[in-house]
Amino acid sequence: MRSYRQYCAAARALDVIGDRWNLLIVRELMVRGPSRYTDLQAGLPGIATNLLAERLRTLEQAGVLEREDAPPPVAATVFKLTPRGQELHGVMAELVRWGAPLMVDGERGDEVRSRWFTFPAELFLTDTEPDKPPVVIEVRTGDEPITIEAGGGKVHARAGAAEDPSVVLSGKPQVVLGALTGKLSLDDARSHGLQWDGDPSAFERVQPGPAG
Amino acid sequence: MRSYRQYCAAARALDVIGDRWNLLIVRELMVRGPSRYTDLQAGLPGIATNLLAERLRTLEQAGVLEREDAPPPVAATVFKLTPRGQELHGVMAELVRWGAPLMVDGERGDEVRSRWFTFPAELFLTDTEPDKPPVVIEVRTGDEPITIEAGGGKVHARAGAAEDPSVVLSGKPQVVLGALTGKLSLDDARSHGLQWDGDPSAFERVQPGPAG
DNA sequence: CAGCATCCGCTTTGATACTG
DNA sequence: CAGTATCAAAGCGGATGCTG
Repeated sequence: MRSYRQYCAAARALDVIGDRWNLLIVRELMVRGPSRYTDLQAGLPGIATNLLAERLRTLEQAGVLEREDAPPPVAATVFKLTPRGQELHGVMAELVRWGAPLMVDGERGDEVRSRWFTFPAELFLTDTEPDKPPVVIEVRTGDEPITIEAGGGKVHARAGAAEDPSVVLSGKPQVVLGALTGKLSLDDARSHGLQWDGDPSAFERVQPGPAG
Repeated sequence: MRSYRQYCAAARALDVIGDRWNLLIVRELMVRGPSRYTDLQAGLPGIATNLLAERLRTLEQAGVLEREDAPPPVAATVFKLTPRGQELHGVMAELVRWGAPLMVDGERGDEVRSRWFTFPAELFLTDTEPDKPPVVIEVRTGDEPITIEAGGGKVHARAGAAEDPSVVLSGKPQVVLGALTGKLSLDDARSHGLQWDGDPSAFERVQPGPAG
């Protein structure tokens, strides 16, 4: 992109990451970890392949990510965030926080990758009872299951199924998000197609209290 | 801009504020407060007037800002952030934090508006001695003076000269920033043209300690 | 003068096809 | 798998003109 040519920290940051797709590429590398080109492409529906290639090049030059040519037998190129790139976590988090209210009106034909929900899950959920034994929530929505683990005062979310979940939640993305964050009561959510198998009290465990 | 069409909070946020110039328009409204069109233009060097007009329209529709037609005799339109727009403060702050390291190599011919420095000033400075009487630092660099006030554990920065400054700092933007944030010792800064009038211990008062 | 709209040349993006 | 090549369409920047 063309530089803003302004001696301002925000403008200089946008000179690097303000280009279209750039922050979503960073998002993918954050929710997937080191990734191959084709996996990035799959997680960025709508991007043109020439753009992805060009953006990866410029983000590499800017020191945000780096490529690693894995040796045989893997023989694949792997893209990963540099420490400097990982420092964008705060920017991503604030962006997700601000964008979350825009999710309430549902998918409206948008593409869905359930990994994208690991970010809001970690941001909006808390372990309200740190001293109780951990709970594991498997969420089945979108393209693949994700797992939320709460224990010891921390909440961690990742892609993939759980080994021994306390409860398995399934339904449409919008409804699942509503139920998880407590915006939707379990009764309301069930009337919108939400299903669960196991102990639903695990949801309350991670929902933020009246303090926010 | 064209929507990313992804059911992801970050993508939906970028659908609203990801367009070129949008976040800098928000920056201007944050550092200037409610502003007229021409003042926005002056604070956004490089923007084409048709783009500013179009962006103001779409940001208004998105609920980020609103326009107020001041009655005669002022007879000017004033643009201001809505509460929803002010919620972008966290995004701006993280962006400035991430972009700050990109400021160390100097202005390189970029445009400068000293108001832009109020953001990093509030973010990177702290009142290290909350119980002492307040200090006021007037900073003269770029196009107009800005004032930093520290007291009671808080640091506030604003555009404009100070009434009764503890110290007046002047020099090139890069050097002033370095001296303020403690990256440059006063001796080093002076050798790069920094000048001050008054009690330089006010700088130490606001510089973050070894804890960060 | 404040707040735009119009026009025009250039750059960026998006879609698709193709390749080592 | 990891891109490059091509080309039409959209977006941007700069200049200028218009209106209350």
